[in-house]
This record gives sequence, C-alpha cells and structure tokens, in this order.
Amino acid sequence: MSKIKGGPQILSSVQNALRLLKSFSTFEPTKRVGELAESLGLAKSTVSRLLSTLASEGFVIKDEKTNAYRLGLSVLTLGGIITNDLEIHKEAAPVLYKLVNDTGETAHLAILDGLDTIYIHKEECNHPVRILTHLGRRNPSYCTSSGKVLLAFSEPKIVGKVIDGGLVKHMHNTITDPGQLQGELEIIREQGFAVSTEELTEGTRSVAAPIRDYTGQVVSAITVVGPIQRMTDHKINRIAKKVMEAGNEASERLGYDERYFKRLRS
Amino acid sequence: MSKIKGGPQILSSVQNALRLLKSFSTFEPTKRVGELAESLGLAKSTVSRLLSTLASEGFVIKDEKTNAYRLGLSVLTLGGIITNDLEIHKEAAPVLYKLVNDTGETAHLAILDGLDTIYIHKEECNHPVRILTHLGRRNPSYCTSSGKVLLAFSEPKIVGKVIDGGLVKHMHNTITDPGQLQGELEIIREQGFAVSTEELTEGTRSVAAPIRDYTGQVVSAITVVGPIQRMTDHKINRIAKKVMEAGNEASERLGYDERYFKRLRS
DNA sequence: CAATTTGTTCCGCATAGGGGAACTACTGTC
DNA sequence: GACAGTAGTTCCCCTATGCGGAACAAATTG
Repeated sequence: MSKIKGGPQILSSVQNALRLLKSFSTFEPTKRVGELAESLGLAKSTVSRLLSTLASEGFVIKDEKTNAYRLGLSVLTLGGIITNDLEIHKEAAPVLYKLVNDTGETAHLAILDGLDTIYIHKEECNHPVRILTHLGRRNPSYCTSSGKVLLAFSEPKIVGKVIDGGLVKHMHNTITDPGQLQGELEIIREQGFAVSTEELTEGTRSVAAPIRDYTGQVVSAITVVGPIQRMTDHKINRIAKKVMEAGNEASERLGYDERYFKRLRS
Repeated sequence: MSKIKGGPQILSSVQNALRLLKSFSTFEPTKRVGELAESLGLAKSTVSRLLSTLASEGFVIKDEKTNAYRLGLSVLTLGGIITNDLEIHKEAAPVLYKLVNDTGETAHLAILDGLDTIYIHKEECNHPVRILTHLGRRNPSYCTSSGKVLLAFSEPKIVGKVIDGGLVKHMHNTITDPGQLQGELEIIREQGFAVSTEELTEGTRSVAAPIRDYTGQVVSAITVVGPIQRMTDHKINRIAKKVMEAGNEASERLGYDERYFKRLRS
C-alpha cells in the first residue's frame, strides 16, 4: 500500500517492476543491477529478483557476458499493439506520409499525456541528416511546437498546471516566462499553427498544427521537424501552410466539419 | 516461486502483471476485469489490483465509461526505446525504405525470438489495400517466409525444437510435415530466399532473404508482404531478386564481406 | 593469487498480496 | 421507475510472499 487514504490498491512489487522498466531511456538503453538498485532505492537482491522475473517474460534481456540488462522484445510487441489500437493512426497515417513527401522532413503525430507530449506516430524523411526522435518519445509540452498547439487548444487549467510545474530552460530559446507563454498560445490560436526554434533541442525547428475530431475538440497535433538550416525563415510559411492543410485533412477524416463549427462560432 | 528446483526467483505478482499485459493483442486491444481474471486464472480482486497498479504507471488506460482497459502510453515509450536501441535498424532502415519503393509492397525486418519470428521494423507501402501487420508482431517461424529463412540458416537444434513444438495447420498451405519443412529449408539455403503463400494468413504472400552481420551469421531477415493478387507468380522472381539485393546491401552495411566468406567456403 | 567489485541465492521475519465476501455502481428489462 | 442481474472495487483475514541483509559465487583488477 503506498497511498495513505484508502485509494486504489497498489502492489508495490509490481510498481517497482514498472518503474524499473521506465528507468530505461534512449540515452541509457542498458542498465545494471547496481545502478537500478541505487536509482530506485531498493536492495540489490530485490532488483535482481525483479529483473529475473521481467526477463522470464521477455520484458528485459540480460547480456550474459556483461550482466547488463536492456529492454526485451515483449515490450516491442506491446508497443505494436497500442499503435494499431489508436484510432487517429488509421486516419492520419496517409496524411502524414503525404506531408513528409511535400516537405521533405520528418513528421509526427503528437498527443498530450498529462503535461507532456508524446509522439504516437512517426513518418521519417529520407534526408541523410535527421533529427533523432522516436515513437513514444515524451517531451515537455511548453517547448515543442506540437506541445504548444495542444496547450493552446486545451483547458486553461492544464496550461496553469504546466506553468506551476515550472518552465525549465532547456535551450536558449525556451519560453520560461508564464506571460510570454500565454501570449504565444494566444497567437497560436489565432494563426492556427505553432513554430518552435531551438526551444528544446539545439539546431532543430518544428512546425505544428491541430487535428480535431468530430466533436471539434483538438485531439492531437501534426508536426514537422527538421534542422534549422533546412527550415529557413522564408520556407517556414510554406511549410506551415502544408502542415495546416494536413491537419485539416486529418480532421476531416476524423469527421470534423469545419463549416458546421464556423457557423456555430459566429 | 514457479520453477521447482531453486531456479531464478520469480515474483508472482510481477509475473501476473506481465502476463496480464501480454494478454492484450491486436485482435483484442481492450480487456475487462472479468475476462482477464478468467483467462489468467486469478480472482477478480487480484486482477483489479493489478490493473490499478498498471494504470497508475501508465501501462494500461482505463476507460471510465465502459471499465474496459487498454494498453497505455508507457508501453509505447518503451517500445520506442528498444527500437532505437536495436543496431540493425540504423543500418537496414534505408535499405528497407528503398525496397518498399522498388516493390510497392510493405517490407519488414524480422528476427528469431525463441521459436517465433518478430517484426522489429516495418516500412509500410501506400497501397490502399494493405496487409495488417504490426511492429513487434510475433508469428510462428515455420509458416512465414522470414521465419523459414531464419530457420534455414540457424542451428539444426532450433529447427528440431520447432518441429517438436508441433507444426500447426494455420492455413491450407501450412507445412505440417517435418520432412517437407526440412526439404524446404534446404531449397531456401540453395536459392537464398524463401516464399510463403497463404501458409499463415489468407490471401497473403511474402518473400524473404537473409541479412548477415560481419561474422557471416544470419542475424535477421528482410521480407516483403502483399496480397497474392499483386504478388503474382510471374512477378515473384523479380521481387525475390529485389529482396535478395536488399538483404545483401543490408549485410554489407553490417560489415559482411561476401567475397571473403565465399573464399572461405571454397 | 589476493583483493575488490558485482550479482545471485539463502534466510528469517514482517507484511504484502491472494482469495472470497461484502459492497457499490451500472445495465437492462418489464 | 423499481428490481433483478452483472461487473468491478474494497474490505478482511490469513498465509505465503517478497523484502532487506548476509553469505556466497563469479568475475575483474592490480
């Protein structure tokens, strides 16, 4: 039991196992027993047992030579299932593909999960110079173009939480001032797209636009990322237009009727 | 403890949680407490607790309206990490992309995990009529082209295990006779590619070729899948040639030196 | 060949977690 | 709209499980 007042019942060993899995990352794809014990605050013996169990079901793989553990293929299988399961995919995938062809840059579909954005789909460009991202990648919402789009069209409460959570300076262009963020979101609502230039990652620029479902709600964002050298100022408007068109097409495929909602608003 | 003689220590609650996760599939992406309790042989209360714990860490999502559970985004994140981590990817991805363009059909990278094949990479074609597959998908090795390629170039012991495990008839063309399978593997070794026509899934045909690493060992298979209407007999040789070329190129990128090994063999 | 470091198994105790029952929330039916 | 029926969560109790620590084993280093 971890919560105090009779909340949902949590199994601590399972929780430990899940946290252990989550402690893997793109930057640290392998981990050892000792490290994990330390970072999770558990005894080595406990971690060892957790890993054996995880390994027996294929969630981690042990390198018998080095004793290092990495994520296992079960995880990949589950990832494939959820990908298939997400509705938006089926509709937005072809749009995304077209967008990559039109712009020559990698495109993503992103949604808000808590206060972060998550890439739920990725269509890679074939430029040799690429931006390193991956499916399922979690980024802070306030310093990515997709995140800003999603914030701009979500409840003010969410934006408040993001601000309360702290606007950490990841790069020289990161927005750290709450007022400035609010202003930016207002602009995004007006112009219908967001741009982010070196706010999270050095040398990258991204453009994003909203995707709406049949209720008119913004459910995800479509975004294009590339190195700033290719995403130049005078190309950015053309790209933004393409991204918005793609967003609109995806929205229509999800049953969004723009004219109906425009009439409502007026 | 699940194993009898002092094997690795297994945490039953964790094992239950992992098996629960694995019981989701493309065909049943949502599950309810009752179903899971039955299929796992656990009490409803137990399953309920497991799900609460999994949900609290984002491994499953509960639909509050219907009480159905589906896989959560944590799973997607982990899937992205492992994808990034697999070496073969970086080298084979562009080759795969080219193959899709050349053949117009969806291509995969597959490896052997235990006695099954797993798709570790997928590059989709843009035909409106597509074969439903997904990343991480697990298939029996003896009735897919990629599986047969991997078996053909793996230790005889593995093939023995597959045969001992039983050759289940999934489709009218499934190979169920051990001798016939051995013969087929021999042919694959000679010609350098495998074809599978409606051996696992109705209406589909696939072609696969091996990928070797710098040690000369076959580490994965590259494969193209499509509906039989498009994968006609008179096109199949052209496709097989393309797949083999792609396999060779990927092998070279992994440091395989064909000439060196040819000299060794002679 | 010690010495050190790292991972696994053993051990014993406290407690977490399993099953079943009770409770609660929905569904659908007449 | 009341009532039966179903499905999920919480409670309770008891046992087995899973935790930490220590001992053990294996690998690495000087």
